[in-house]
Amino acid sequence: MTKPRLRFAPSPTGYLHIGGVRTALFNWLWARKTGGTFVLRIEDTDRERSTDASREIILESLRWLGLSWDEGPGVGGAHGPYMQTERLAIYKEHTDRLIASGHAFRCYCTKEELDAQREALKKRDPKAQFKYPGTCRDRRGEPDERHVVRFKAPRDGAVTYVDKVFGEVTTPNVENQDFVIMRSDGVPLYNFGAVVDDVTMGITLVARGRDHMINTPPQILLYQALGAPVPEFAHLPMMLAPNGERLSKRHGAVSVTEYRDKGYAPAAVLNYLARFGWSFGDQEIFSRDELVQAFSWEACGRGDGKFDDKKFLSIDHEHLKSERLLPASDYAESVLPFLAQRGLSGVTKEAVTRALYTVRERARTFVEAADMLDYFFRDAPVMDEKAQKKFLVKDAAARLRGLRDALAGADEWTEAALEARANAHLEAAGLQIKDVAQPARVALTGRSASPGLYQVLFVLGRDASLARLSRGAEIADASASPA
RNA sequence: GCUCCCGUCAUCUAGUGGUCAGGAUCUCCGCCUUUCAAGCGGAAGGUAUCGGUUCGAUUCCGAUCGGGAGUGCCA
Repeated sequence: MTKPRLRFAPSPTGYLHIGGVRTALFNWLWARKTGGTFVLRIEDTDRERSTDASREIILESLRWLGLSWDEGPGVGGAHGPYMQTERLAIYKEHTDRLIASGHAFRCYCTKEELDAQREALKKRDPKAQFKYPGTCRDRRGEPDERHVVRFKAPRDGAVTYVDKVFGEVTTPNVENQDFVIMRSDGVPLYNFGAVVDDVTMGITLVARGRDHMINTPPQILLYQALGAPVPEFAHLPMMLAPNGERLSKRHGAVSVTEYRDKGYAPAAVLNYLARFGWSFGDQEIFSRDELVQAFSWEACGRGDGKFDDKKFLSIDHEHLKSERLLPASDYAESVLPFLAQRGLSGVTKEAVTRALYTVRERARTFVEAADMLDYFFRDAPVMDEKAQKKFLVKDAAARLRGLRDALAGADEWTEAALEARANAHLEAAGLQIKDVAQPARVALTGRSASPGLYQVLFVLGRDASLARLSRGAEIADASASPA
């Protein structure tokens, strides 16, 4: 069996949509699993909306996710160019072939004429479906006047194909229209450009969203007319917004870059997207490699689904918790930019790595991690006003000083030693841990919620810890007396 | 209207002609605990409806209802 060739073919008309990522992912997974080739092609034939900037955003997003392409922009390949607007000569050639073989014809009807007819019909019968009347279909002369090229679509028979996800699909040809394949300016339309590219790029499996399922029969007709082998098809169920509508910016974050900025781990993004419309028994959490291993088209579902932000978040949390899925070193690296955003740009990766274990179970995103790590890297913690008011009160001062003095005498600054030291002191002083824990926590971290006290003390180190306890005591002294 | 596609807890899903219909997220309760998490234990929650086939249907078939895609010189 020859190795499959798959492709992802986004239009550079905006950011990379999360649904697009899922399509790219499934193609990529199959290519990687089978040792096949993953081609990236840019479908920029909509010149009104396509921009270089959005093409770059798409490439950057795919790189961030680790969805590497074997052929395409930036890496080249034997089937280039990989931008449709650079392939115009190829489409022209194929158009000529179709005309020569009688599968296509020049049509001189103007858009205005056709629109007028469409409108007129709508007026007469609002429910009727307008169809190109075939004006130029059997025309004899083909002058070099402005024209489009239409496909001479068969009206009898049917197109049947076996979808790798949906199974056998049959569509009768009776309703076919002689659809336009080439605009009057020589730029191909989607169905034609995609087919010509897939043929000339040797694509063997076309996997895309279910919204393209409607395009498959006419495309198969095109393959046949071109005398090209018809590839396999796999359609993926739609990912809809929570309310069942098409997922768009109206429903919150839908571009990958937004999730990157929210501090999601790329592998977690892939994990969530993979489990959407695909399953592997009861397993929910996968590394990138595990996805490659486990993926199959047979295990893809057919029903559309609704995007769930909560579940997405929890998948990200699972990844951040797991050393296996996200080694501390990579984690630390990823948190750095988010610390920098908080004005903590001098922090080293090593320092973050040392402190990381304190937030590992808690942070759901890198943004949260940066927030939870924040106080380790400041000279003094940023005091939460409410926490300070509640816990750094008058009678906390003495307790903080007592704890400070007890800890100051510790021979070694380890969690166990500190805990033992503190316990001994508390017992001697007739206090309970709860009497000092919250004031100490606020003094050390500026917050009422934090990792375990001894973890915080340990990571902070002796000098910083003692200084913060002292400072906390001063703040407590200065606090207004309880009314 | 027509063509095509879909329908298991709120959500993502597993599964089977006979199961207590399983897991995960969310929610709720409890345990643990110096806080917040994490962890552990428990609860609630589903086969869209109606017919048929069958000894037996969530599973097979049909209809209905519901949802989606398209009906462009957009992709």
